[in-house]
Amino acid sequence: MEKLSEFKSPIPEKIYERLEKKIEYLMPPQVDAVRKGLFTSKNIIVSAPTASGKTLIAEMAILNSFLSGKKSIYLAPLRALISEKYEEFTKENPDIKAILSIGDYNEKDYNIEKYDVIFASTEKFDSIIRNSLHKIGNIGCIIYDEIHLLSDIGRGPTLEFLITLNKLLFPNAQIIGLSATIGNADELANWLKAELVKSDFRPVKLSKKKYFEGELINGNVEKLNNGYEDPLSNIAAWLFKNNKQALVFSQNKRNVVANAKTLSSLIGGKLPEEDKKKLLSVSKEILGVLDRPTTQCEILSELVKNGVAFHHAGLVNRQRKIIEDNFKKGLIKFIVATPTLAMGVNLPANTVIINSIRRYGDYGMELLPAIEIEQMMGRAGRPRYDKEGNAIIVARNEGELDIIDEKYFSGEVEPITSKFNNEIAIRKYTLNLFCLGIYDKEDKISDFFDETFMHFSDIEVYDKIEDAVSFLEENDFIVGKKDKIEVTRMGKLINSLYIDPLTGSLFIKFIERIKKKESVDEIDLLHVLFCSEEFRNIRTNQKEFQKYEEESYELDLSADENIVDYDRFISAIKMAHVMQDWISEKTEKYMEEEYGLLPGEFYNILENTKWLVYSLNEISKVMQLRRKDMNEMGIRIKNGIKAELIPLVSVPEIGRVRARKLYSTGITSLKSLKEASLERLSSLLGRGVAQKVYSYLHKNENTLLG
DNA sequence: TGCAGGTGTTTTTAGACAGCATGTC
DNA sequence: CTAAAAACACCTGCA
Repeated sequence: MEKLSEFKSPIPEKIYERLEKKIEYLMPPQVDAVRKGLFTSKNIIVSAPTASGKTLIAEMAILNSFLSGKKSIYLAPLRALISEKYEEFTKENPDIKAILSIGDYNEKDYNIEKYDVIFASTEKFDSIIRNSLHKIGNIGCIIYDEIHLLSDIGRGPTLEFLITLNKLLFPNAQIIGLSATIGNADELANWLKAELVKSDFRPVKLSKKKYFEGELINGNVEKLNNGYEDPLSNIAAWLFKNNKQALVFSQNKRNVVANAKTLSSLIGGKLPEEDKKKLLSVSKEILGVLDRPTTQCEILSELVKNGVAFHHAGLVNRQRKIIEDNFKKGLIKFIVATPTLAMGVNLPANTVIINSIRRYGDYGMELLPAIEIEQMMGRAGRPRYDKEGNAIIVARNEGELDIIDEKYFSGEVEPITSKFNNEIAIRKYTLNLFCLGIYDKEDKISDFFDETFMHFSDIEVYDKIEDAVSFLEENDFIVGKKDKIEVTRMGKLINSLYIDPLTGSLFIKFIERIKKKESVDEIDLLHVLFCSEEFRNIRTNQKEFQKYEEESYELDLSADENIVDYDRFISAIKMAHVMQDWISEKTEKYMEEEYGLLPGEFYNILENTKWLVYSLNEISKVMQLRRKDMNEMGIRIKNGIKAELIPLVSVPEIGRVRARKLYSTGITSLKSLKEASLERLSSLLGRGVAQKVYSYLHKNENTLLG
């Protein structure tokens, strides 16, 4: 740590004034970044642990670019993370105009050109470039937070594409890449012609321990004797006795819940009355998140009464937030989580327990990569509260003791590698490159790929580019005219919808087929959505698979079975039923019981479905097919309603529940809603909502009269 | 026959970004 | 190149 006042000269005065208000010292990575040219617009890659001050480096770069009259872009992989950074930034810099731009949320203002800083997800910014490149303006710096995600098999290529494209579009923009500790940060820095800031600095000391057969090993050995055979119980009892909170990482959702149950019965009876009382209201809050609580909601709310929670993707975001907040407040003592929490928002804890170093993968139970363990351990130690953080890794056998030392405690972390070398990514981005109009020939496209990290790592994909171009040509997304390639109207549409071109072709073939039919079956229409590449992760168990396989013989499905692989074709039938039930106004509780879909999982699927049904509809418009049921499907999915409620949900404040309530009392149309008295509406919807609805429906009248 | 308890076999397994245009319960 | 735990099905022994 070095005094901020030592840096009066490299830091521009106006920025110094801002910093002075909140900090006294600069942390080592920050010092290093400043010395290596943060303020002289040098590109910088920072490879350092969680909480080592990377965010401030980003902030300084943003301020610097702002002062020189240029815009900044902050990009990160998770919506929750981006919102967090956005809120932090706007709170501290209210005079700088910032906009949060992520998929499920958008400022009312679409004029991004008016803003100085854009906080966006990688995908959203990619989409902004596709749809409104002209609005972006003069960019001073681009920040890539969690840049090690380049190595992610699913989303890495998007990031890699975007970085490469940005280098081309904004050659003068300063690049700031913030990464977890990785093995080959120098390579990454070389690729981006950046200065490397490498550090293992942590603001709170971290003590790494192994646990095996009742012993806590960290150089010396400490016996834990709490009368529990099970490692987790033994450790947790010891922590609880010492009044410490912990984050527990387990290998899958089932174990996460089971472990939470164990811990809850362990400490439930020993909580102080005062805490119990407060926890009771937290528990109620959790139960109240959904209109009709599911079994999962009930279990979670029950456990929270005892100061324990589980945390995974099956939870609704609102519930996750409640848990995180109450852990920060100290009310919840233990959170048992899947890796969601390790990469997500900032939630430090005194102690982190890694209950298992294995997770199911392609080859059975695989050892977790060191980078993930590092991220989990990085959560240990709360700045300002703890003098030292504790990370405890549980070894299941003697062999694992050695693995922990060699793989996780040695300090060596895997290098990141490009995952761009796959046909889906290349197909998608080849089309995008043609759409951008920077390239109009096939061989030029490979010029672009020459600038990627993949090429930097000596991987060539000429064959795949060729395949992609022929695919795009065959499907009439592009046409070769004379010496150059042009994108068709359909090609442009597919690109701006942000869907895989293969999905585009699936949808086009579907529409061609149903054009010949009298009417479309609801299941048929929904089925094709789930056949798309975008639903890569849907799965059914064996029993279900058999059931839907049999059903498939009876259905007349229009999705092209040559494009979709068989497993997905069948699994998609299940999902079509899920969605059909949703638009028959079934509840989340029903989804959990009937299909084993947890609320969080269901909402993820729903979000995807909304996007794809919109896309299907847009494509059908271009193909001159307008069918009422197809048009209505979007509204029905968005709201989860039967067709009869469509008029009612067009009114603000009215969704599936209120619309159904109105409908069942005879208010079945906009006309009858308008005729209803304010008193009657109040008794159905409550005073506040009724007032809004009433004035919405009658405002035009008044203006006519007035 | 009914049932507890044991034994072998089968099944399952993390996460979460994107369109568009404004407000759910 | 590599798994583990729960759920389920079946079996046995006993009252």
